[in-house]
Amino acid sequence: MAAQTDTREKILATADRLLRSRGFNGFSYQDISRPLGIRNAAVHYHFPAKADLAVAIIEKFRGILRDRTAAFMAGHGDPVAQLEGFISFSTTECSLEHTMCPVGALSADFFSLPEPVRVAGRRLLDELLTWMTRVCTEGREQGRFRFDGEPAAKARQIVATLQGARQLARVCGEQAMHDVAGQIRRDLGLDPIRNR
Amino acid sequence: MAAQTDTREKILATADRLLRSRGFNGFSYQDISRPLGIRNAAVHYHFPAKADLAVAIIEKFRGILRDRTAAFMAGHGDPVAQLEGFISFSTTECSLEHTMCPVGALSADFFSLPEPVRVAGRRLLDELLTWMTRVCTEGREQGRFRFDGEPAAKARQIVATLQGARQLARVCGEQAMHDVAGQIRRDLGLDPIRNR
DNA sequence: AAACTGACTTACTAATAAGTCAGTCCTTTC
DNA sequence: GAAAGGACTGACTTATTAGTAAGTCAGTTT
Repeated sequence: MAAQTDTREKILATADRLLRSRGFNGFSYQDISRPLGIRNAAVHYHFPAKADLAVAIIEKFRGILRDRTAAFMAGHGDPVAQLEGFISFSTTECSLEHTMCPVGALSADFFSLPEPVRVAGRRLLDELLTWMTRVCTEGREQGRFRFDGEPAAKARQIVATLQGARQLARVCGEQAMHDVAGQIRRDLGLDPIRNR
Repeated sequence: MAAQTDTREKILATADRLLRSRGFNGFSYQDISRPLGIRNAAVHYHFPAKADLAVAIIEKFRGILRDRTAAFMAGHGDPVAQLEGFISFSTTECSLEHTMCPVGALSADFFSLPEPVRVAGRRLLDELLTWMTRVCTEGREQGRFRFDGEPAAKARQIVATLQGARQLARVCGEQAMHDVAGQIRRDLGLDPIRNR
């Protein structure tokens, strides 16, 4: 049973890497089964359709994100630390082997995706934006962030920027990611020392 | 001869829309030939491989971009007008029917792309970043833009932000694009009246 | 009039795609 | 030790993929 659950997790991990580095239409069941030494049908056993696989990946990511942001949503977070945590998450963990976050990976293929995948993607993004909006609101209220305009717009901008930077970095090199992260900090009036 | 050239242009236009709305792996030769009422092989006649099609689309876009930025690169451009022009291009023309710019469309699929396509994508992005860096440099020198840090980093950030916003807007609605564009202006100290 | 060219079509291939299903192995439970 | 169920495998199907080879045919050149 341990070994069997293992297979499911291995499939999920492999598909996660593939989806987030090549997009939804850029990998096949074979790309998952072959390196794991299992059959195509085994993947279908755990995830009947490709959409199920994508939804599971998105939901898992949403769980990870939720864990990370829980402290802040519970009201005990320092906005600067939260933002730094998210930037760090975006630039390192979330970017292993040049992968993107699931939203970034799916948004290019978005209009060719099965409906349930689109719904899951929207859910993830909404949750992320809600959280980021709160970080921006409280960050400014507490005098830690400096920006004009609505917190919701600033939040969208930060998320868009990190997503775009992740993709730019795939094309023109990793330094772009760090440059952009530094610039986000500068714009908010934070000390940009972390700019690698 | 006019009608024949027409076919090639129609193929290019159709493929352009498909590539930029569904990604490189999200459309097939059939998706091009069927609506045009021609055969698959006719597409192959004009563009032997799918990579040739993608490269042609990127190069065409690069030409459009070059036309738009030529005045500035020649030294007769107002930085604010140039930036506004690019933002407007990004939010409207370049976004018709929820399409992305080719770099955005390709970056998600990037590591599954044929080498020539990757090279063309890099070329387009480099050119765009070079131009945007100059706009940022001169904009600040002329006291029109307000930002800290290197112009090259600011340029990367602006391009990343617009690309990310375009993709976010596909997932969570067009308003995100306008919110983000407004925020870019505010961060630069520009009057954000154009925020739709 | 003959040869040639550009722009196709018809008819194909080999590979790969997602997905199905009957059967088998292994473990746990009664 | 028999039954049951979860976790697969083997052997498919059907559809689609990018790409090719050979032929057609109107128009242009020689």
